[in-house]
Amino acid sequence: MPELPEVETARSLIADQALDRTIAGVDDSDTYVTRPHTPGQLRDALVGRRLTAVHRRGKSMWVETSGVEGDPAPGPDLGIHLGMSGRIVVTAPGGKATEGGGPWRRDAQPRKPEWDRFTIEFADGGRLALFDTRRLGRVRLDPDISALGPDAGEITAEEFRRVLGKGTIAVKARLLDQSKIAGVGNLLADEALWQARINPAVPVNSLRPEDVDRLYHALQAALDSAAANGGAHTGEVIPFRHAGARCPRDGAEMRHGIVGGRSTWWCSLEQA
DNA sequence: ACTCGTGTTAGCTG
DNA sequence: TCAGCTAACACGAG
Repeated sequence: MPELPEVETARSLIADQALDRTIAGVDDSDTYVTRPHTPGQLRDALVGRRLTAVHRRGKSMWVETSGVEGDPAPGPDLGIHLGMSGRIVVTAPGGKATEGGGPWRRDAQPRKPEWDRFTIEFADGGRLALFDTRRLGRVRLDPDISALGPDAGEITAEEFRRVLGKGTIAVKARLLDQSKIAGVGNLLADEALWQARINPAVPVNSLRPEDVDRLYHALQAALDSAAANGGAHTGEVIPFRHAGARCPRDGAEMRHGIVGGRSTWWCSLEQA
């Protein structure tokens, strides 16, 4: 579920609560989430270190680690991706848990312990966990982020124009391409295209310069709004992404289709 | 029982 | 090699 704004919430949670606490143990036994690492590999690399800084580009995070006693050289970076259903849960020494990155359905499900797919135990008794029902999140050492495009929240209008590029690919598919722009997910893409009144399926080479400009500003506004309101699911058109819904702007029927391989909703009138 | 999904990616095609 | 597409991954929710 997490898109850029939710991942930023998770990053900020780690920055505020998980840094400078000594790592005493690591549960990396879920080899699907930690692939291609083998069990114990992350534990051996992390125990005795502290998390020292946390970064994010798009939906990817990486955490720097300290040296160990006797070897001050920094340790490996710990890469974390929340996937479709991951959240970060940080527990204070006293046991109080705070979470970040999820679709805030509090109390929606019981917290099955096996949904903690990766856990760092701190020496102070607290912990950091990747909580992930669908298990599509990933944790790995020294992640390669070189394939990611510029962060969607930091890209300039000029870069955006260049990155949207040429070709016949649907504009929504291009928005979702993390190697071009990092951080836009399915909901943010639908929201930005709806705000900009652009049909998600039109080829990028059919967009006029003013369309691209409108899309850029709509995307920035959607990111700001999502950050301020708690996530991509708070977008204006998001509640109307279902059968029988009508566009909240003009009352026209909402259309549905698959664009860029993802479930897509658009206004039949203004995004025709 | 059965379909869907706020993400990523290996592998295929032209 | 590149642009673009599809299936697969895993599993809970509706």
